[in-house]
Amino acid sequence: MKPSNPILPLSFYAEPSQKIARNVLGKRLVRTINGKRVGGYIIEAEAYHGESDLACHAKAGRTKRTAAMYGPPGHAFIYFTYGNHWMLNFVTDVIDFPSAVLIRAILPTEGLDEIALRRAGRKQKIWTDGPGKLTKALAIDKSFYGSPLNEPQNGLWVEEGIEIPNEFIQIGPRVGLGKTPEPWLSMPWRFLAVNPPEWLPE
DNA sequence: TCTTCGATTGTCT
DNA sequence: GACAATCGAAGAA
Repeated sequence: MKPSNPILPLSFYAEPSQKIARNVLGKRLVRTINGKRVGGYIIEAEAYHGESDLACHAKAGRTKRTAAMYGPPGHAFIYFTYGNHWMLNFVTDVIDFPSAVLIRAILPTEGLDEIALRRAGRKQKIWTDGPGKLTKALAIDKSFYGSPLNEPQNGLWVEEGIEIPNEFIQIGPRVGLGKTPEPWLSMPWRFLAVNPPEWLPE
C-alpha cells in the first residue's frame, strides 16, 4: 500500500483482548527503517487476558517486566524470551487491567529489501511467520517498550488495512504455552488469517 | 545470590 | 521429528 492508511486511534485497543486479537487481523503493522516504510498485514495474533489467565505473564502480578500491560491501551508491550527473541504485543482493554495481544505473524508487503537484509538467506515464506521472526525482520526491540502505536514519529504504528471475512479466520488454542494448566491451555484465543490470496487486494 | 525456565527458532537426524 | 541455544526476569534461599 503506497500511500499510508489512516492510523488506528488508541480507542481501537480499548476492548477485551480476545476481540482485539480478531479485529487486528488485516490491519497494517508499519515500521520505518532508514526513512522507508517496512511492514505488512497482521495475520496471526493471540490474546492474553488478565492475572487470572495463567498463560499470561501478568499472572505474576505487576512487575517491571509486565508493567506496560497495566498501562493504557494502544501501546507496545515488548519482552524478551528464550535468550534471543523479542515479542511484540499490543496493550488492550482498560488501564490497570493487564491484557495484551501477541502479534505472531504478518504478511510483509512493504520494505521487502529491508526485511531480506535481516532475514538473510531465508525464503520469503518464513520471513515473518513467527513472533520472534517478525520482530527480527522489522528491527523491533526493547526500545519500543511502552511506545504508543499511533505516533509515526516513533517509527512503529498500526494502520487501517482490509477487512478479512470470518470464513478466512481460524480460531484455536494458543501456541507454546508449555505447562500452563487447563482451562487456560485450551482457551481458543489464537486467531489466524488463512489463504491470503483470497482476501488480499489486487 | 542462585536456580529455573520461557507467549521460540534454527539446525541436525 | 527431536533438541540445543541463550539470557534476563522471577522466585526461592
